[in-house]
Amino acid sequence: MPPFVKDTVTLLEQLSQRRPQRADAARNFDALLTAARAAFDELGADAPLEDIARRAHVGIATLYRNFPTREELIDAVYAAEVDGICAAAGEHDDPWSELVRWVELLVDRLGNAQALAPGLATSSASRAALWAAGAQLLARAIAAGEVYPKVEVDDLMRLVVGVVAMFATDQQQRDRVLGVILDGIRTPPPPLPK
Amino acid sequence: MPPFVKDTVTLLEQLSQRRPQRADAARNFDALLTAARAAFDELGADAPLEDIARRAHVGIATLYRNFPTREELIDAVYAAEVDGICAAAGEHDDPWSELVRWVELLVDRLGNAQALAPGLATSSASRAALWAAGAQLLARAIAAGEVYPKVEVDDLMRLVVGVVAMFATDQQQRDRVLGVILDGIRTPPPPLPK
DNA sequence: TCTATAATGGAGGTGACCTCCACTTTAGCG
DNA sequence: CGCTAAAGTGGAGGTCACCTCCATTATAGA
Repeated sequence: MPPFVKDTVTLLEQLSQRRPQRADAARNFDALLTAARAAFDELGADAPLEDIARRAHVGIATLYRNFPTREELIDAVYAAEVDGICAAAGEHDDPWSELVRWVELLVDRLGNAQALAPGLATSSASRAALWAAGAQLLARAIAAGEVYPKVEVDDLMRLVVGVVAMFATDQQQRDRVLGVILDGIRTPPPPLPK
Repeated sequence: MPPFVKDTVTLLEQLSQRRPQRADAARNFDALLTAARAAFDELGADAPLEDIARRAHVGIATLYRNFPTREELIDAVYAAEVDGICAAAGEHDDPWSELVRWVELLVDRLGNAQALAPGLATSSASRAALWAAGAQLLARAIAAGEVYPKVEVDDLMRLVVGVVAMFATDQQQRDRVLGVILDGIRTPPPPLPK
């Protein structure tokens, strides 16, 4: 592993640190994550926490002990997905098409993790990880002169996340709007030399 | 007044229809609107309704009788603002700069009516009025070849409203992002004839 | 097996939503 | 002016979600 990645700890690793030691507690921890994912899929990001505890056959206090805020629960549930998205921020193509490819992948994956999108507006572990991944790609695209330098990571990421949340229902519209945004950040091509 | 505007009833007019006849009831109606505006300014769009009723020295049932949903209350509170914004969708400049001017005005006004923005995502009277105003300007800009024809009113309006909601705090960032979007919908200029 | 300690769960306080209906106020008529 | 039908009122109380507290229970390790 190259040295510059040394300090990149995946969210999944962070999560396993928080998993309790004792056998019964660890079982509850896992049951909560499973139940939460089901509830989020079914009822969206604001599924009642007491409902989740009930599905996990666990008291509400146990849920709160493991995940003091709803935010943390959501981060935990989607840790694997987020790690996956971040890992997909590679450097294979040229900077512009790599950026486009990744943003499309991001939008697509977030489409399945609906419950994640709303929370990304505010700070969270998932947000930090995704922003960092986006930052790399954006920096390269800017360095290559493909994107206006005034565009900041936060601009792009919030726009993309906002689009997922706002245009969740109609995929065609979502892609059209995404096209508008990508078109908006891209510099015009240089005139051909005569 | 030109005939094609005949069926344009302002939101304010619609509201006055709903104002009760009896003197005491009319007073309560007004007090509720005043209290609601204050509460929205202070606490945002999800200010407790019971708080609003209390400020208006009115029972909670009276609030619900006049405004069965929070949505309707918000629409009522901001009816004048929305009418104003719609009326500003004129046709003075050339289509593109008129569109830009109006969108900027819209964003600016919505900035003051923070509580309005979130609700515009779902259907409401305000939404309908603003969308109609936007539709006119967008259609003209498309007809003039200044905007890609694939862009739909709903795309543009939701983006703009989304930006107001998502970038409420940092005005500089908000304007930057708005620039990206406007840049994204605009067609490239035709090459100069040699 | 025993015990120190980690973990549990659900009762109960808080605050918001909304409905229901016994009561109060008003408009307008004689 | 006084009366009354009809319009309007308010707040008690049911529902639901959030979150905390702590007496009780289960586990790990000696």
